[in-house]
Order: sequence, then structure tokens, then C-alpha cells
Amino acid sequence: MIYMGTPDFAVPSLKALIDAGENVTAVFTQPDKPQGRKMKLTPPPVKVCAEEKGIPVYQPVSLKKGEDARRAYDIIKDMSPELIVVAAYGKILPPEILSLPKYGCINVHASLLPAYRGAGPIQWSIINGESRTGVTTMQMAEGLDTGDMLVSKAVDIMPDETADELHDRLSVLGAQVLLETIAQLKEGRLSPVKQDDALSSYAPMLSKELSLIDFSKPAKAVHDLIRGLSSWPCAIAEIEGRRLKVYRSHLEEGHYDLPAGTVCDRERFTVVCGDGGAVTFLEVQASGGKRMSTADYLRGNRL
RNA sequence: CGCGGAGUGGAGCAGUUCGGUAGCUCGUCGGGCUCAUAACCCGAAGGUCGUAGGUUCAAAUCCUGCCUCCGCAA
Repeated sequence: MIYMGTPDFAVPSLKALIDAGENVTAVFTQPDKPQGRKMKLTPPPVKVCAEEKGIPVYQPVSLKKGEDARRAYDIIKDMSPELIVVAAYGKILPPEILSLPKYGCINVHASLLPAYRGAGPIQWSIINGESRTGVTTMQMAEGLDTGDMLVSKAVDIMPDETADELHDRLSVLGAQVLLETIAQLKEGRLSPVKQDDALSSYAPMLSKELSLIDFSKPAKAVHDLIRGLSSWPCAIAEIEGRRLKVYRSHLEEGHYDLPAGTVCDRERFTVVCGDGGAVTFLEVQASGGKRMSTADYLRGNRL
């Protein structure tokens, strides 16, 4: 089989396949990107993992058009894989590739479909204050995360859990669901279920425009935004003329009769929100500084 | 050469503009007070100011090279 994936989320699934003895003959992943401050070329995590395992890696710029796409198509066709497994690859697979493998393409998606289709299901489920999410595998179709559902598992979202933490949990769960899916496939007892488009929702990629915290919103919404954006792109608080990234917060219970955005506890860094509730910052980062606990921050920066 | 910020006792910061005694909050250790405490009072230890060189009577501070970390960008 062929594996396609790019970021950290896709690594546990790849490892699980290898550990389960599956014959992963090739890995497709995004090209190395000029990241970092000196435009350092950084290989995606899946590439690093694949190379450690000695699996050939391919990094076409596009699968849709151009010379790269044609070459990629030929490579896949020559391998005549029985199955392609896709997890957070970051590219749309054209129909001619979807239909190449005998068993088609299976995708691992970090939500309970049909909710939260798209690139940011983990973060959006937290930002929207969901208490439950999960992982779903699907038989890939042409639309964006619209394929028939195969296997899914649900988990609770903890009240203070951040997107980073949920991401790590779901990436492990994703590997389990994937193995279960393949087991069922081998036994011929997969039962694809069509998605109900009427119940679907879309979780777009995150951007920095979401970062600035609007303290006129309810405290719960502010807390959920901070959790959901951590650690990237990260929520930003503008308080008394200073800009701080907020990585982690705590939802206070009392009611505060103060204007939204007011700091009501200067020793713990608690800020009043629009509904009279409040959130306490637990982990922040000042510009030029590094990420640290609020206690550390307040030692050198007085409010 | 993509742009910018930062490196000062264990932690977080000030001091750098305009060179001249190493400072703040906290932690640690010792003592005191207290039924008691993360509280309060007194005291102490702990820093080649990232690194290498230069200018100078004198450099944390000015100049140059290098290392490391962080933000933007993804």
C-alpha cells in the first residue's frame, strides 16, 4: 500500500501500519518547505519518519497538473497498490488516482463526520465549545471529506484541553481507527455509511485573523478560543497597551461587575469578559520572549 | 544574504540612550514570630552581564565577528 500524509498528526498512523506489518511501499508527502528564520528547508514529520523506516519518499508539488503530477501518477500506477491510506496529506487527490487502487483510498479524519470537514477539525471543535469529538475513516470520494464513513471512534474533550493536547490524543486514536478499518477491510466486513450532508459543517484552516481576543464575548467563548488556537496560531490578548500570546487559561466561576477587558486580579492575571465572567491566563508569551507561566511573567512584568 | 526582538545569580525582568559601586520581584538557605501556614519580620549565599576580539584610565553599556533563543513569515 501507499501512504500519504504530512504533519505530526499523520505520523502515528504511518508507524502503526509499519508496526502491524503492512507493506508500505511508498510515502507521499508535501515538499520540504522553507521554514524557519533563515529560510531553512524543513522536511515534514512524515518524511522524517518514512526515511527512518527506509521507505521511499515522494514529494510532488502537485497531483493535479503539470509534469510532477504526471510523474506521480505513473509512479503510483507502476506500483499498482491495493490501497492508498491518506492522513492530513494537504493535497486534493484527483479522481484518476482515487480510482487506481483495488480498494480505493482511505482517509483518516480528526472529527466525527459529517461534522467538521476540512483542514482544522480539531481546533474548531474546541473553539466552538464541543464536549465530544473523535476520528472517522472514510472511503475517499471527490468532494472535500465527503466520502462514505467506515469506522469512527468518539472521545470526550476535556474542559481545559488545548488543541495541541487534543491533537496528540486524536493522532493516536486515528492510528487505532485506521488499523481497525484495515482489519475490517481484510475480513470483508466494512459497512460504508453515507454522510448526511444536511448535518455537515466545515472547519477551515486557521489563520492569524482569529487570534485577537474579543473580551466582549462570553468568558467561555474566550476560554475556548484560547484553547483552540494553542499553540498555533495562538490567541492574542491586548491588555492595557501590551500584546500577549495566551497559550492556556482557566475559566473563573464568579460574576464580575466590571467592563469587559478589565484586569480584575492583578496577581493572577484575571480578565473580565462580556458576560461578567472572567478568564485567568495561565501561560503567556511576550513579544521577543519565550513561552512561560503567568507566575514567571508577572515576576518581571508588573501589571 | 527575507524582516524584527532577545541573551544580566536558580526563575522572570530593570540597568545600555549619555561608559564610572550589580539592581528589582520571586525562589533557595539560616534565624525569628506563630497553634499553624504558600503569611509576616531579620539575615545570608549565589552573577566570567551568551561568546571572542577591539576602543578606553575604565565596558553589562560603544564597535566588530560568532553562537543560541524567540516573533513575523509558513
